Amino acid sequence: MPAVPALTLRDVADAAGVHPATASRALNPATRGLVNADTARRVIKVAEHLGYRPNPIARGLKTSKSSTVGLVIPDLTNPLFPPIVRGIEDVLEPAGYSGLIVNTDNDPQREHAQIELLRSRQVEGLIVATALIDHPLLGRLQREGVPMVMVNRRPDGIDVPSITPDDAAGIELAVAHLVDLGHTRIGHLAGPATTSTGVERRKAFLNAARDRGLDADPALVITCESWTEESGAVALRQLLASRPDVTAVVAGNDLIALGCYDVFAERGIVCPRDISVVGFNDMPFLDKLAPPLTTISIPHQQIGAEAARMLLDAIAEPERAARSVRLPLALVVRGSTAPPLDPTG
Amino acid sequence: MPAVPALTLRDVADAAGVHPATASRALNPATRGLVNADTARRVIKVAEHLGYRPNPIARGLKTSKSSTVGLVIPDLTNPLFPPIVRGIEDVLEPAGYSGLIVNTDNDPQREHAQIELLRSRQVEGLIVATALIDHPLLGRLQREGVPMVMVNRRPDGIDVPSITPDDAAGIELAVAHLVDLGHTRIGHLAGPATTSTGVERRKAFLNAARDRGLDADPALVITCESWTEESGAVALRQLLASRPDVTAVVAGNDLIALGCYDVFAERGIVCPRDISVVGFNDMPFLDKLAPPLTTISIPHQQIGAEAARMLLDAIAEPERAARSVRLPLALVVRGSTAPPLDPTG
DNA sequence: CCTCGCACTGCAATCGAGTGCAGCCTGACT
DNA sequence: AGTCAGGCTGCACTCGATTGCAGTGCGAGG
Repeated sequence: MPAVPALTLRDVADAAGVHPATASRALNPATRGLVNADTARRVIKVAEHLGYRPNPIARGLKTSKSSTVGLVIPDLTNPLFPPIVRGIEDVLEPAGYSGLIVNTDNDPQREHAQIELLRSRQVEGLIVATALIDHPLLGRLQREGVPMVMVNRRPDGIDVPSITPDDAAGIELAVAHLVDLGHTRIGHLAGPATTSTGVERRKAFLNAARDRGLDADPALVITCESWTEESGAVALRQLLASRPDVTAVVAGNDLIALGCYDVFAERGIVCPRDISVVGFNDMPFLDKLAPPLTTISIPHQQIGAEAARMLLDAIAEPERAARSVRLPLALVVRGSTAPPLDPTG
Repeated sequence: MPAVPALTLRDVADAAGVHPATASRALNPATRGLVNADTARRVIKVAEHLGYRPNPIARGLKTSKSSTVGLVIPDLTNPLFPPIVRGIEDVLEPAGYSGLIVNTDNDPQREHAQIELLRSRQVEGLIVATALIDHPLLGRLQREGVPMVMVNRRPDGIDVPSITPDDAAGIELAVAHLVDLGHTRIGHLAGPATTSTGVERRKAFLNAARDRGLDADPALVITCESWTEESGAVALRQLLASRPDVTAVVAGNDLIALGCYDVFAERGIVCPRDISVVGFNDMPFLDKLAPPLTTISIPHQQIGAEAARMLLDAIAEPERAARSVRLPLALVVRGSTAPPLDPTG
């Protein structure tokens, strides 16, 4: 979209009475030392005055840097992601980078295509938020030396930096809360087994239940098809079918918990009187639900920001060892949890 | 992120035994006619076989086309935008375009900087979703011939294509619904006067109220500082202070309606028994609220898709006249509206 | 007074693809 | 046989910024 004269380095150089090469050096902090301080100052002043903005395309061609990173997420429409993306953009921008977002819909085919697309756009690195466990593609990229960091999931097998919430601690918090309330028959609606968060939380639930000597009936944990309300609803129906005596459920995430609300409505179950529910993620507006959902809160924006910072580091120093961080979580008690009707459990 | 050999046009040309220029022409459908059909086929085959992907940076440098468009939105975190963005991306992608998202936080300063940034990244067009009315910048861009389309707002003064929900019809729907229920003292919590949607909906409310002979006390319409829950809450408190007898309120959008919920909670007002509320936008999960919010539903994703299509058109044929579309809305009746306690109004 | 070194600046090539123009070759027509 | 047209192909330059290398000029030291 030219239309505007489209200022080039040459224009600045002419205006400052120097050669474009000199102007380039003067404008670039890294090479500024090579040019006379007065000249540099003059060039910079002229550049500012003219409102010169280097053309990143041209620069990218020569340096093969695009100042762009790829953001691979399942679906922007999932309320989990916007805050993360926002966190990412907020640190990318001051660093002169931009993020290219692609949605994979959790479809490996599509994901592959999208990542290819990003690569062909010369992104310098990838922030990957898809949660699929089996990931030959990522392994390959990793081996090819593509800088990347994962958010929200811990890849196994490959040594990639990741930023994840401390799932185990979160589930622990949820279970502890329910136990404190007096529950002993607690169900778990786990996320899909194809996602790392799904299996990690499931495992954490099992551990927590064992540690506290809760009812360990395998029928108490149901695995959902996907991270959606619908799946949550069918999972809860299934749970209720085999164990109508559950008094509380730990949902794999908030969406699944929302599915429970639907089942409550259709069966006249009163939450939290009849059954308590705790979610995971603390997506927006949960406090406006009926009842307000007790959940585990995740510092989404912070996760995004941290991920972006790590990616920039990795781009700057590709050699540095992968470092992974787990962010602490917090239990947010709202209205969907209460002591069980029958305190004997 | 090379790491991979990074195939160039030259490699393909060498492998096919032709000059890079010929390879370029063979690969480009538009110029393919200039080269012998057999040669073209051969080049194409070699390119595929090698897995050649043209470098968009280099191409962009020469053609000054980046295959990129800018998406200017206030805040991705606002649930209104993700579906729109998704709709946009879904049409951009098959067309070989990508979207660069920037958040302005409704700050003109920041918006200016962000748009400059987009321009320096050579975006070919802009989809602007910020709702500020006063917009010298957009006018200038328009004059400079930057293709753009606005979503969710009708710019006044400048002749830019736009995709907007039919605000007036939506408000009309809301008011009609409340009147049918028997309300006569209906308040309006308008969006900020600096936004076109704010003033349009306000005007529409006034018209609808007049047409139906409702109480036209100016105290019944309050203008919010911003499109947020907090502002909605303060506006409602203000409304209640001067007109404690209102039985229903039309909120400028869902967030403002949510702010009303907070005031209800703090004052023990029961919705919809004491006061009915209708929102605007139908953001996700409204059906899970207590009570589920009656609102006006907008085809977000469709808006995004339509906007992207129009922008692509505008890029392809800059001369074509600006065309604007208003998308129809629907009233979604849920639990936050009911007949007034005192049916005499 | 000459030479050497250093600080600075300019030249020209480069990144990868696109494109106007010139030139080649072949086939057809006179 | 000679000429011309037209179809293909290749050359070389361009886009805008970066960068290795070759100067230039100045001051200092011999």
